[in-house]
Amino acid sequence: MADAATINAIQDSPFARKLAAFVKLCPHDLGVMSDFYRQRRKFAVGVDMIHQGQADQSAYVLASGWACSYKLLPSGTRQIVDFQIPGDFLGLRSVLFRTSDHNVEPITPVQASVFSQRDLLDAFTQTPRLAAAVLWAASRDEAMVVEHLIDLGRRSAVERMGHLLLELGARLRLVGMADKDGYKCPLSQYLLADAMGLSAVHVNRVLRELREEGLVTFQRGRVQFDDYEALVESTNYDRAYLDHEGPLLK
Amino acid sequence: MADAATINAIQDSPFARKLAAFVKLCPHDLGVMSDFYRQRRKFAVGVDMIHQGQADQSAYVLASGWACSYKLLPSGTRQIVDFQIPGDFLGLRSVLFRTSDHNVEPITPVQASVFSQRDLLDAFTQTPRLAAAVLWAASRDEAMVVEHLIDLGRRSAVERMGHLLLELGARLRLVGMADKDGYKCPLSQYLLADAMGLSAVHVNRVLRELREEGLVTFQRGRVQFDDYEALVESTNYDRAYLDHEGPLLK
DNA sequence: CTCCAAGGCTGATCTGCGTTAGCAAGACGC
DNA sequence: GCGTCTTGCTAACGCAGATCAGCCTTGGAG
Repeated sequence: MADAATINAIQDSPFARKLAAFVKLCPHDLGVMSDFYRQRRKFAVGVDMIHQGQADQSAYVLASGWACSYKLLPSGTRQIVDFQIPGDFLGLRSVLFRTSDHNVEPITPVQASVFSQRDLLDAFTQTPRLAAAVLWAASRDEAMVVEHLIDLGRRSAVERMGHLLLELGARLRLVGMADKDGYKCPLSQYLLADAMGLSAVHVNRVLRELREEGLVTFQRGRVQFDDYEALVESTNYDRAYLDHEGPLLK
Repeated sequence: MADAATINAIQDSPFARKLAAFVKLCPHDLGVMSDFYRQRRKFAVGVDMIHQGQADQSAYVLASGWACSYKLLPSGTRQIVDFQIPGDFLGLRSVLFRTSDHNVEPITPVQASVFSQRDLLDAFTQTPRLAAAVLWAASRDEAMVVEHLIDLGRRSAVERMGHLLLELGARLRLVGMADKDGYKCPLSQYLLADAMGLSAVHVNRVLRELREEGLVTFQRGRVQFDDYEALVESTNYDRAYLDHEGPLLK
């Protein structure tokens, strides 16, 4: 079990901040969580942390930096499933299956804590509250994937783009990396294209359109909401699924 | 706890068959599962079982019939996220959040067993093996959603269609409702369109194309694989993510 | 200070799929 | 036995977004 100073440090971490938005965490829970902070590793940009089709992969909690999970297609193109920011799990699904079904790649230099299937199940038996929190986090991830699926299936390029930028804003705010005005964002137009199922060329046109309409400006690594309400309006953004008010389990 | 006859009946149910493909279930596990078979309800075609945006929804295990989960968009169109067949969960995510983020609608007359958040967490404390099985089932569902997302983002209409028909085949086989040749399928071309992010007109064109190339025939409520291998080949179907060989936990 | 690779940006042309419109064939109520 | 609803099917036309091709800016390496 960890000492008081460690517990304080953990409490301020993106991971704990995120889980605390769902389940109120007591010192005991935080102590168990400290195990998830032991083995920290660094990863360089563009070198896969998790490989599609390989067995016995580890999972991680992202401590700093951005990453993305994606699948490669035989045609050589790829589809980015989701972006990960500090506090997010990487490859949670790949520890449950024999082999991972996707890749994870750092977008910026990344620091992450490793954990195994064992660690996870041990933690669950020690504190069911933490189990609930993790299950909730996994469900939130799935809800985001579903929303992303709706984007690709039924929304126009402009709606998709607005949606992605708004969603990232909401997620970053939860871990203290954004305010209502905007946030720093290391995503290139190529990455955006692979995430939205568009070509990079079209991403560029869509960003210009959003800028010229005075809704958002994404330039020089920063997303700036010029008219937040109008953006929410014109992209039909449903704020309900991420903007939850206070923890469910007190 | 249930008697021997009940346990036998449960063992043959689609739900138990599916979970057994992942975790070997002992009589004790099956006994705990019997709670999930108590309150069985019937639902008529087209009447929502779970409503988007409503709080305190129940979840279900589908006992017989087909259903689909979907989201409605302001424009009036909808996107089907996934189809559900016997043995599948309905609305598992909606019991974890305050409000459901999607709808579930029966496609055929449906029988399903209700359970609450309580029931689920109680079962978990009684048998961790069952918890592992449920977590796996949820992860498999998420893996299917991810695969579906790839379809919409980066695959052509023909590939998507082939993919969907193959995936449904693999899932139905697991619960004994299909063989290698094909299966009965109650989906209309409108439902297929809403699932694949296409128009019904284009679904028709794609089905014709697949038929004329001698790959699959979908007519009069039956999917018939005319050349399974060629279909797998030409749609780049990755069979790894569903065709698992034997339980992981013995 | 120069070179060069990455990323941003734009115009011209092509195409897969949507949209609209309509016919035909069961299935069902009355 | 007659309308009406649903589902399957087809053709003509239009558009969102892909593809191709190329130029401009930036920033880091040497």
